[in-house]
Amino acid sequence: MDDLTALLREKGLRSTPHRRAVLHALADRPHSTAVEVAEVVARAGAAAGPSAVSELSRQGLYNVLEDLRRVGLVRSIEPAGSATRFELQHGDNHHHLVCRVCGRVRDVPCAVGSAPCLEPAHQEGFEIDEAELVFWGRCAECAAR
Amino acid sequence: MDDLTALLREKGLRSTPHRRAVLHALADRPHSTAVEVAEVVARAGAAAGPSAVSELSRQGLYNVLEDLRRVGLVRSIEPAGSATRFELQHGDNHHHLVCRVCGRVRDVPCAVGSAPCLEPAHQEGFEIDEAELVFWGRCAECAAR
DNA sequence: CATCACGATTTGACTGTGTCAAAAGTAGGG
DNA sequence: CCCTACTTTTGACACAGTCAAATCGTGATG
Repeated sequence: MDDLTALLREKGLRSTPHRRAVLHALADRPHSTAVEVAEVVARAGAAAGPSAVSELSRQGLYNVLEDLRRVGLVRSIEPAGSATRFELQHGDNHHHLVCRVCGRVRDVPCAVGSAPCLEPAHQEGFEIDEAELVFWGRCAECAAR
Repeated sequence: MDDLTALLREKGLRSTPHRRAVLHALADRPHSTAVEVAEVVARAGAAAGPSAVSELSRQGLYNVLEDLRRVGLVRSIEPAGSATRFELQHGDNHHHLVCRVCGRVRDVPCAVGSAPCLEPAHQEGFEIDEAELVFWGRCAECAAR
């Protein structure tokens, strides 16, 4: 029983090849869209030989991603103009930089402590439980051109 | 030549019934989706009599919204899980509260000055030009239930 | 006031992204 | 080893938005 199997069982999920493959894919390529996760999984499967996971259905992929998100192993973000992107959920509270040109997403640590932007904690009865912060601009490569 | 006509011409856009109707609709109902804008425009047209703007094509609606956005009269936001929402662009720098239950969006003034969250101005060459902040939680009505 | 060029709008097909429901397959406790 | 509940597949479908080409209308000009 390897690490990922233990992790999944801890969270009350069965350890299946697809779930392990998706976790591997997200470790390898954070901020992937569902389609990109499928591609990474397919490539990894092909590289590992014909007996490995080579493809998973679209519905299966969304099921896996939703299951992993629900138990807190995966986090999803939806930058404007992009499909939903997924990343492994570590304990940290970080935000995202999105390049307007190439669309790439980078993590940026939360500068002001652990829950920085949660200041307006109660706005006229509104109960805030999360502050989502996205920085827009140009990445170094795209700015150079 | 009324106010809206003057406003549109200032921005280099022709003044058309559809564009004026969309601006009216967004003044009346901020944070509307494209479908909701179409509904408000249709209702306003019906109320004003058969000679008024009663409907505009889907493509026409998206064209109008994009044109208005491009010249800075309209701003769009895309909360996760929702279609794109539109609001009139005033000079202020405000953020949004989104209710997880009913999906309604409310404005919240930027608490920390004029460009508060733009702190990590240069992250390893990344040029930030905008910080987008969304607060998630429950609105007063949904929290009461 | 009439004309007309270019910007605005409609039309209809199409794409990407994600969801629903039901059938089939498989992990893992007993 | 077997059974049951959890996973996955299959195929149809829905929604939000886009593309391209034809038509229409605003408003500048004569």
